[in-house]
Amino acid sequence: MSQLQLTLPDGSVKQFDKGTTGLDVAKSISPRLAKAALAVKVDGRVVDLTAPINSDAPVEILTFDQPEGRQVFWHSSAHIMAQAVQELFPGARLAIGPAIDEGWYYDFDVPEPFSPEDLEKIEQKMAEIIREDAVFCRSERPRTEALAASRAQEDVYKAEILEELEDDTVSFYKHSRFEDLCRGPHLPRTGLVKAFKLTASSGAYWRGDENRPMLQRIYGVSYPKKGMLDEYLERLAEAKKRDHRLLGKQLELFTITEEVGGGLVLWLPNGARVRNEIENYWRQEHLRAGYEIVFSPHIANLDLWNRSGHTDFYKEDMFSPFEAEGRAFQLRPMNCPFHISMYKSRRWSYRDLPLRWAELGTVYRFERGGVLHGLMRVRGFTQDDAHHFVTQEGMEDELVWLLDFCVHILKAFGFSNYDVYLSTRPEKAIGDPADWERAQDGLRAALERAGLTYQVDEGGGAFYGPKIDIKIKDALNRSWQCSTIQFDFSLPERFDLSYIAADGQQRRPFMIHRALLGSIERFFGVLIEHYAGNFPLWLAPTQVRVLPITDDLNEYAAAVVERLKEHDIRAVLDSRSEKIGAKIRDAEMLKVPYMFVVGKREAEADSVSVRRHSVGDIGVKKTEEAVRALLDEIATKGLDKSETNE
RNA sequence: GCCGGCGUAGCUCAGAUGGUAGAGCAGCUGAUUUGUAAUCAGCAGGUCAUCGGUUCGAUCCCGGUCGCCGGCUCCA
Repeated sequence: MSQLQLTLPDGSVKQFDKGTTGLDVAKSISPRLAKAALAVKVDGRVVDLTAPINSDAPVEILTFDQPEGRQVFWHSSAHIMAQAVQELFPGARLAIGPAIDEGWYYDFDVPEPFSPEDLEKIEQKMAEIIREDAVFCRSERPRTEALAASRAQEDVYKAEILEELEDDTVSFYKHSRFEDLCRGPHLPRTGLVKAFKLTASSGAYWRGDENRPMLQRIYGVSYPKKGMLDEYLERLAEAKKRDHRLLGKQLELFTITEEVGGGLVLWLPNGARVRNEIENYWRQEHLRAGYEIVFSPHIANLDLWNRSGHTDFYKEDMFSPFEAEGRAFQLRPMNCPFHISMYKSRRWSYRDLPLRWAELGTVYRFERGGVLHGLMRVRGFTQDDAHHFVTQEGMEDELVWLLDFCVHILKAFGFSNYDVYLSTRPEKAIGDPADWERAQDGLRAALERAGLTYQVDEGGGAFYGPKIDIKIKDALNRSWQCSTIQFDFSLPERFDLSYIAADGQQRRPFMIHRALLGSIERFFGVLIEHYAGNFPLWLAPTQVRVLPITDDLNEYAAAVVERLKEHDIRAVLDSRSEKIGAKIRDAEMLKVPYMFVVGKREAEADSVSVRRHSVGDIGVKKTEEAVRALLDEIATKGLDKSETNE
């Protein structure tokens, strides 16, 4: 029998017989690995553990620790669920059932939506199938044969998938009494699924198209160990506790009322204080960095939006125009046409560029009722927008500079982990494809010079140009898209912008749109969830609560509050006739960072007893010293000195 | 917008086979003067989302509408 040379991830090369399998390889390494093995990656392709390997290749045994291993695990779990559904609901037609980031779903065509009781029954049935420890078997047959069979069974969704596949041969996977069209790979046996839970069910359109039939989707998660499921459920519970809508109510940060309208945010005083801090910092840093801050109105002539192309390319996201004195007006969905109009208010020389104009611009976008979500998805929001007008030669340097500035701002808010994406030309786009290519190359070069690793999102660009998106990771490692840097060669063209170059010729500037925090509303929502409502001192709505032990200390406590206020520290006096325990409890529940407890002893020594939120009593300090410590923490934003870059 | 679930006091939630409702917290008043996560008492607070139907009678059953929640979709 001929031999194979397989390269393991650690670089070592091992000899195997031709036709060996991933499982054999795993066994040869260690029994533990053989037990944990879910699939194997051969030469970059993920295949079944039982698939024969016939040529020399790098191989990697996949377990639940690798993303690809998890995907296989969850996909097999989806098959198990599909079997359970088909056995409990005969006649249920299968659509698709992929693995997703955390778990899987499967879409079914059934006459009635699934009820919570149905899900319980399905879970029980799945447990039976898992106990069978059935083996997953792959088989192949000609596509035409499979298509004829699905048509005969009126298996319309599988038939549609088969029609679109290009291969002559298609694969099926069978376990227990269930078989499904599937590319695979799959787990060796159903018994590997040790813990699972069906987490949700909902309607979902076939192929995400609202003109096609609505199917019923069931979501689930599964794990090779019971403890991992518990951890996952705990993480869900933690996310629920951090929900910005809940904390927004508890901490009286913001409200959204039926009376005012869905997706329109009312910033209550506490939330408004945080917003002010965010905006003050933002303004300060922008001015320091060479931006000018501008203002523009919330509506404009409809003609402006015709010229910018928004009425063609952005219509479904805009509120309908309205009329006054026979002219049509449009509520603004973006700020760019205003900044462009400002640019045209005079002539510019190449010496003036780059121009950096920023605005906290409130825009209004029409979002369908069903998609509104707290602060994360709203109809009116304020972008921390800016437009850079740049010479073509200066473009790349400007992008590199901007990426650096962006990272600096995000860091100040406690975000230093992010994923970077380069989004390219979408189907619906304006402009010459050659310009797109050039712009995409420029962005790519800037990313590389800035030393950022990035992924490419094909077709994810804006209609007017390619873009770089930075998605920050929060404390629960969830991703949020906030920053976006978008290239635009279309608007300068449409509005006939120019500058005078060194040779005296008129040239067309390039334009960059950018938002760093994205929308202040959404960013605030992300901050709330990231910090679980425990804002760092510099952002906290109330920074200190001064708590007198008895009423006769109110006067001293009020004087302490005054001293704090003199230093612009947001301090509040709790002068209620309550026991100190009650005052502390209330301050703790409001997540106020510091409590200054003052009694007779403190009053006599011009001092305060400092208590830190969720930490406890940290001792008595001279008032002067306590104030200085607060000011220091505010100035450094609670970050290490090395991180503040000040 | 579509599918499903939900809508009772400011908040969190009970409630009855259909006979028009309760608790805790918050609020107000009073007493209490307290040393690091809840002092006590009293008062007040509701067209039971809304409109219609069934019924002697609807907050409860049925239907429409609005809103919220979970998805689909889209994105900042």
